[in-house]
Amino acid sequence: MASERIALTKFETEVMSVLWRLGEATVRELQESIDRTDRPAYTTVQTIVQRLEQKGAVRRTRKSGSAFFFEPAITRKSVYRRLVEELLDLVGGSQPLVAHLVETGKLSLDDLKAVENTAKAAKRGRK
Amino acid sequence: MASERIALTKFETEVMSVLWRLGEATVRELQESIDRTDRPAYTTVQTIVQRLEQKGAVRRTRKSGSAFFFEPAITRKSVYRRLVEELLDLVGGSQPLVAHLVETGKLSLDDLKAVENTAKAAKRGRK
DNA sequence: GGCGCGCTACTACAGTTGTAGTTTGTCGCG
DNA sequence: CGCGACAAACTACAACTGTAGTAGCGCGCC
Repeated sequence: MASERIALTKFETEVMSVLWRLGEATVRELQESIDRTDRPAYTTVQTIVQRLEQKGAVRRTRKSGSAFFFEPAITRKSVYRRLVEELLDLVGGSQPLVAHLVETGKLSLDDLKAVENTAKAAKRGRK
Repeated sequence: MASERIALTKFETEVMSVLWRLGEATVRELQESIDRTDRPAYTTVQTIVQRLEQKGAVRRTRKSGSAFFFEPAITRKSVYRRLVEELLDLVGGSQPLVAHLVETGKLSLDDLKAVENTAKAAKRGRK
């Protein structure tokens, strides 16, 4: 299966995010797509991509000119799941987490309703 | 105010969790309360507490015998908020996050209902 | 009052992470 | 076919993290 237990650092995760968005990209494309005020140097991104490759999180696809293209080798979902699980362990479950979101105003009651309806619809769809 | 922008590592956060639970504790108490198979050595916890103190996340209260007692100097909430925000940035908002929870079965529709009702009640309470 | 135990304070150290420079190689253009 | 530009590969390095040992002091018991 694709998604092993690979631990990613913050920055590695950021790069993966970009790559998931682009689907396939060269190091330069990745570097240019990083949305930050202090954009890291080209070689910095290159290093990260290399580490990601070693970890098995990305793989080379084809070569265009002298540059390699990379694509994700693990799914976005598997990484999210890991992060979410960590957070859930800390806050003590998903109900407290959602409660926290509502309390801090990150999630409105309307949002809640929306998710609920979507979920219900999906459920019906599956049946 | 109490809760500055303090970055905590994973292990530091774990220790803080215990301290929030206990309210006030010595290093030994913290070490003994860490719930793990490979419990870290006493001095390891000590180091972490020292770093937490330097960062201003905990403070010494009183001394009993030769041991110091520590208490949190930042709120659980402020730390959670930070973590949650990071995750939200990544997954792209709280609605997707909750959707993910529902999808992966971490949160049932009933849970959703429960949170909703609690939130509504709180809202009425505040009015 | 002396001694031992426990605690603090200091030191250590390897692995990880973010950050980037330098060297070497090669593709494509003229 | 040679050169210039850009990419890959290698090297570097300081800060941060997890992990713990050691030295030395002081409290409390006998």
